[in-house]
Amino acid sequence: MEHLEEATLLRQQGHRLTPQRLQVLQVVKSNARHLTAEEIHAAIVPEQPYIDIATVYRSLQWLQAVGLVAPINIGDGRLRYEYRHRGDHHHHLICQECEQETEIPDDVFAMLKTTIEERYGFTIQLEHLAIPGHCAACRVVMVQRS
Amino acid sequence: MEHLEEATLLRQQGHRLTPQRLQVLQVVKSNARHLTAEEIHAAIVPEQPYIDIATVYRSLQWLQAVGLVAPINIGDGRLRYEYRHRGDHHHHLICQECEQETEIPDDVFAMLKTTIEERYGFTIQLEHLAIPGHCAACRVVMVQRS
DNA sequence: CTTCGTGCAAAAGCTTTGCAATGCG
DNA sequence: CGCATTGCAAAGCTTTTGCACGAAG
Repeated sequence: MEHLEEATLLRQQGHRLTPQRLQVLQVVKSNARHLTAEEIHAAIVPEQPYIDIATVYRSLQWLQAVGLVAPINIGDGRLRYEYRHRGDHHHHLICQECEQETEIPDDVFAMLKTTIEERYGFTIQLEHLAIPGHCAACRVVMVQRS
Repeated sequence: MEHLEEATLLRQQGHRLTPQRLQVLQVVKSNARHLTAEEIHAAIVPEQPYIDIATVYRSLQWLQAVGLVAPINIGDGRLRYEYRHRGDHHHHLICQECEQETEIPDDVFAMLKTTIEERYGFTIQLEHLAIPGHCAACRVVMVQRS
């Protein structure tokens, strides 16, 4: 088990650390892609063969509670999880062709927020947005196909 | 069973119409809120006590295939369905306090689309977006509470 | 009359929960 | 040593599927 930087802080805050929780955090944190609970479980099994998927789910809930991971829903029926840098709000462009995810900062939505605030008196609260579409590379491929 | 305007057209196109399918369409169409399959089923039972939830799901899939309804995912674990006016693309602001849904036209995102296209070479394909936040009325209540 | 849709029941997929045993602090 | 967390098994919830019957065109 690598020593994660947040370990000491969490322990100071009175949280109970277990190899399982640390391993889940480690996997979510070190993975570029957003993984499902099952994928996270699969990634841990080689190192900790007896870890149960239920423990992965419980660890993920705990990690959400302490603010270290956030769930994201790309609409395919299962939740995925991402590491949440300290208070960092960002969003993702998800290519429907190659599934690649591009991270975009929250301030891209500044103008949209203002517009909707003005026109509808509605305050947008974007925790995380997964925006579907097509990346440049796949668009080329699609044009060639047609 | 009321005669829905799309009935004749569908029949002309060779589709097989059943009371169940028409009833599902009718409920989705006449409801302002976006309903889950279970809610749709519950709404039909008084009129057709023997309709099964499986039939509701199958009818909804068929209605999606013929382009009359679209699923929307607000991330609470079950899908909701909305009536799709002819080729009409729109989105919703969903108040997290009172759950009220406000419809907004697609062109509110025109600027955002351009920005993301330019900055990331990514073409947004927004079928339907459910944007969380707080409506004006609930914001007042929230301020009063604090 | 043929084909497709329905009802019913069972299964599938993701996530949660109860409980006794284990291990963290 | 006490209590939270784990593993295991079972249940929950939404959605899907197999199959024989029944209805649509």
